[in-house]
Amino acid sequence: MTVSKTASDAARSSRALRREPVDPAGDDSMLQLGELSGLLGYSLKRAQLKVFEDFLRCVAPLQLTPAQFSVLLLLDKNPGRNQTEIANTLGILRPNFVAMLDALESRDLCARMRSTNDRRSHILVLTDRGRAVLARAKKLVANKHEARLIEVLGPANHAALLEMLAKLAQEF
Amino acid sequence: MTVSKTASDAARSSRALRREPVDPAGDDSMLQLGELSGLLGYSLKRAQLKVFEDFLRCVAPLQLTPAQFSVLLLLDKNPGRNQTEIANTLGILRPNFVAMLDALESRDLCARMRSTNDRRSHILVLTDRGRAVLARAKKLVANKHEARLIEVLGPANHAALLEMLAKLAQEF
DNA sequence: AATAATTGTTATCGGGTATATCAAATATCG
DNA sequence: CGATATTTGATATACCCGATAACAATTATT
Repeated sequence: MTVSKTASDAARSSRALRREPVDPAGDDSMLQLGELSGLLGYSLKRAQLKVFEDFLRCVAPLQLTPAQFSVLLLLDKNPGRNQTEIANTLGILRPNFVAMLDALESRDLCARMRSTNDRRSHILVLTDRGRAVLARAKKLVANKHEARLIEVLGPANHAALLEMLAKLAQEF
Repeated sequence: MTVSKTASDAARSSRALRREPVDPAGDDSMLQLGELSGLLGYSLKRAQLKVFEDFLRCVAPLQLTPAQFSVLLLLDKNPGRNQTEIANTLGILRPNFVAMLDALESRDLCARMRSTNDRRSHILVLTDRGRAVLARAKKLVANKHEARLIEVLGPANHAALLEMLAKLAQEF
C-alpha cells in the first residue's frame, strides 16, 4: 500500500527541495566522494544552488527570483533599452525573455513602451512600483543575503571569491 | 519573410549555445551591470556555466556529462551500493536517477545486479568498460579541464577557491 | 523598389528537477 | 505468526529553463 504523508516523506521532501546530498546524520553511512570533492565544477554547482536558495529565502517577501532581480537591476541602471539589449547582456535568449517580461509587467514592476524611433522595439522602463520593489530587494539582498555570505566566508575571502568567479566568467 | 541561415544568425546561435552575455565587441554598446557584478550568486552561476561547458568540451571524446562522470566516480569509490544510496549522495532524486542509470547501462558502463540480501535493491557495479572509460575521463579532466582552471587562476587561488566553494556547499 | 536584416513573438523541443503513485520486497510490531 | 508500515526501484507527470525555427511588422541596405 501507499502512504503519502509520513515523517520520512517529509524529510525527503525538504531535502529534495534544497537539492542537497543526504549524508550528514542521514542513513547512507557516508559514502566516499573521492576525486569528486576536488572537482571544481562539482563544488561550484553545489555552492551555486545553495547561494540561490538563500537568495530566494532572503528576498521571499518580494517574490523575486535571482533572474527577475537581475532584470530589475539592469533596467534601473540602463534606462531606454529594448528587450534584445537587456536579454543579451543577461545571457537570456529573446524568446525566453518574453514570458519573463510578461510576468514582471503583469505585476506592474516594469512596462514596455513603443519606441518612436524604431517602431519594432519596446523600450523597457521600471514603473514606480518596480523602483520601490527594487529598492526593498536591494536592502534585503545586501543586509540578509550578502551579509550572510560575508559572515561565513570572511570579508577578505568574499572579495577574493568574487574576483576569481568574475575572472572565470570572463576569461574562461 | 524569414531567413534562417545568415551570418548574424550563426553568431547568435554560437553565443546562445554557450549561454553567455553578448557585450564584448558586440552590438549592445556595453550596458552597465551595476550592482550585478557584486552579486556573488550572479558570478557564481556564470562561472558554473563556463566551467561545465569546458568540462563537456574536454571530455567530449568520451561523451560524458558532469553528472554522469560523478556517478561513475562514485560507483568506483563505493562498490556494492544501491541506487538510492548513490542518488542521495549526489543530490539526485531516485525517480530521476532511473533514466540516468538506464543511459549508462545501455552503454555498458555500469550494471544493476540484484542483491541477494535485499531483493528490492539493485547493487550498482562498474563494468570493465565503465572502469576503462572512467580512467580515460579522469585523465582528460585532470590534464585538460582542471589544468586549464589552475592555469587561469593560479594554483594557490585554485585551491583557495575550491576550499571556499566547499565551505559554501556545506555550511550554507 | 526589391531584398535583407532586426524586433518581438509564438510554438515547440529537450534537459533537469520535483511530486505522486505503484508493485515488490522487507521491516516492524501487536 | 500475521497485519501494517516502510523501503526500493520504477512510471507517469509537471514545471522551469534553455534552445531552435518560424512568423509579422518594421527598418536597413542595395
